[in-house]
Amino acid sequence: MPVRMQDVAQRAGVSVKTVSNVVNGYPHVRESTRRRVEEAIDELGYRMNVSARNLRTRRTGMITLNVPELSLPYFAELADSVIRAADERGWSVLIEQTGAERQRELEVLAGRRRHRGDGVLFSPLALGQDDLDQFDVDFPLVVLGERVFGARADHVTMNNVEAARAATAHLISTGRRRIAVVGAHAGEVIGSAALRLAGYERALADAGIPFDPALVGEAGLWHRATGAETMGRLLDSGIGIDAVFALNDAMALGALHALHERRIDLPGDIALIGFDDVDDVRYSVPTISSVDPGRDEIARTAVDLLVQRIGGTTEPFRRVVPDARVVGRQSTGDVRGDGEQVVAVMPGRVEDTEVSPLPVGWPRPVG
Amino acid sequence: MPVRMQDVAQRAGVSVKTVSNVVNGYPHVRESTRRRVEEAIDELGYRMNVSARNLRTRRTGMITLNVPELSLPYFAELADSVIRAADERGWSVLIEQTGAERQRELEVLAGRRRHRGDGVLFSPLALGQDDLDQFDVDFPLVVLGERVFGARADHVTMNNVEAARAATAHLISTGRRRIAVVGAHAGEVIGSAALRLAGYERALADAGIPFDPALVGEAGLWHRATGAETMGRLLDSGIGIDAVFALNDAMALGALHALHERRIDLPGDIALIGFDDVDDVRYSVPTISSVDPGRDEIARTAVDLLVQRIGGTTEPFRRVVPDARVVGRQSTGDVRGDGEQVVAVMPGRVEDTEVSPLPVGWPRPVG
DNA sequence: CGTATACTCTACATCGTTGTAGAAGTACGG
DNA sequence: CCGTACTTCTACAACGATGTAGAGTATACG
Repeated sequence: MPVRMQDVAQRAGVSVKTVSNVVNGYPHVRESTRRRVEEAIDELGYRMNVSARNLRTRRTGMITLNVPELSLPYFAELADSVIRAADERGWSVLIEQTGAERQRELEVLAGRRRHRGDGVLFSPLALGQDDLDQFDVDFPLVVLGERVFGARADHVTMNNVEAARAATAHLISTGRRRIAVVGAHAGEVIGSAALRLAGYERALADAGIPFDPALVGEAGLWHRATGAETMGRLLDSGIGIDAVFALNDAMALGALHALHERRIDLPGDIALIGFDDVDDVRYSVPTISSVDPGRDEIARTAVDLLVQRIGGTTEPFRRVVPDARVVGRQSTGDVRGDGEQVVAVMPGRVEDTEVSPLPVGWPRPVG
Repeated sequence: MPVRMQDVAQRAGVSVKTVSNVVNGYPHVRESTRRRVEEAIDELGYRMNVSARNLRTRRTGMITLNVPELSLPYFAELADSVIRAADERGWSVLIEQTGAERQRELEVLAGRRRHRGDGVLFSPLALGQDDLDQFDVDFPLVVLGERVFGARADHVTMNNVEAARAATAHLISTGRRRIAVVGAHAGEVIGSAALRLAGYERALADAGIPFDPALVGEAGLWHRATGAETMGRLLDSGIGIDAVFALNDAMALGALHALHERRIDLPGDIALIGFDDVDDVRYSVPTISSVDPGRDEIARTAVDLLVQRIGGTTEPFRRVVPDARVVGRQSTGDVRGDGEQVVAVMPGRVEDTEVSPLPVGWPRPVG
């Protein structure tokens, strides 16, 4: 027996619509009327039935964020930023985890996974460029990350190649020549692993250092555990290494662990840099240099783009790359104490993509 | 121009309700009819309007999780577990961050913060026992943590006192006598800080070690940064310390950082144990012993309780405490390599609380 | 073969809000 | 004092699904 607007209206001696107007802040309501309605609301303890409003307005005020898992610090921090950005704009965030499983990620796009909400922020990890067609969906969608390019959707991504190049260049600038990579994905053409590896190779080329495949360590999932394993394998293989570029921070933390196990001194014997600039790397021992891809800006931009798209904008799809920074810390030397120092900045950019923004009958509620 | 059940019904030559029946898996539908309806659904690309269903059924299939912030590893992992548990049971999770701000936490209970969804999982951090009355809400609520006891709601908490006692006892068992605490909250009577400190004191008493207030370090927010600061203060104060009990893992990681800065050997000079058993402590250098409070079980239990309450159960409110474990790692010695070892188990329990479960007119949709 | 029982499906009201159209009241300029 | 424009409010019809009640068939059973 919930209290309805009807009940409030009766009590206040006005029509239902007037109650609605008061609740929604419609300006043309006499002050005395407004007060009477508000009193009735308080007296009855009325609260809006959101489902009814959602039905009527065809809007839910919610967006869905699909990430692999919140246990990965990068995605936890991303989710934090997204929720903040959404909250500031009056939106709520529903979070679903795909576990980086291909099947679940496909379901996100097929609309099979129940996604309530007016739009979807999607950070795929299992899908790839071959699945491009699947991204042609009939609900507002913003894609995050670098698994797929050219989708008919807004896309917020990182400056991977340039940032990886700058990170590698930073290692080279400290005199390193034998730079191992932790986290490569064999055969990948796009995707974070491939792009960051490409940046690495470019930096080597810039410096005239030959590329040695033996220095490239594979790691499937980018977790702390795989980082530790991969680092261990590289070290135990006996090749000479004087620096490590871990393709994300989780693996950098794992790599650090493996290095420490073998009593290798950082940054004396081996320098280390990661990617993502998660909070952890500021408190590890030693602190780890990393690439700050502009997480807050990624979140804000993604939410803005999605909200605009939900609003029915007809602008062409955008690809947005926030500014990125290489942050030097103890693991690459030259920084006193807990300090950190921005050693490079890669400016971001915004591009319109060529695909037409408006498939037939679009946008429509996600349902 | 969205596709409605009406359109599907027309195409399939059946009534709207039959389409509804097919969609909802109602068993008494002729196979041929079902097929026709499904074909019509595919042909028209029909997707259910969730808002309409929600209105009619007075259920949204969503629960709201209110946590301080996902950037804190414990809450990120908790959210991960909650989403998993909810997903297995067919529920979606809306996440809101309170930032541990009192005002926002009060809004959660006042229903002012728009909480869509059928019920609320709430992990307060700013509210305390004085706010008990606020927890008497008219929507399904499950409280997490130890800020408030005795609320008219189901409550899932940790075995704080016993677990802290066991953690401290573990340090004592390795021969430590001067055990510092990182993260106390002066004047707090309940709350994680007070309870864990009580467990610490009890363990000292058990071993006949006098309690020395100088060993107790305050820290407001339980972040890595505050852990590092507090540890630093304790060390710089010059009092003798041979072990540290950090009241959560984030502070343990910060403390580790401070210890390393001062070139103090773990566990040689000082042993360290944390609380929460987040993933990080398995990859820090050295790995950190911790208390595993049973996060997955907390999440599963909380979701189960909430779903039951949403279902309108009239059972008395429950207080549930999952099993907890003390996990020994390198930071307290005696563990080879990356290994870990359960050194104590505190059995959980389930209690009915005395408060009556059914305020007038309850439960009702959150609205 | 008649009646009871199950199966399959339909018609209609209903969930609680907001958009639309327009009625009544008020203010103001000419 | 009237016409015009604004303000304030109301009545009613949606939004798109599901619950209820019951109508027709098919099947089972004595």
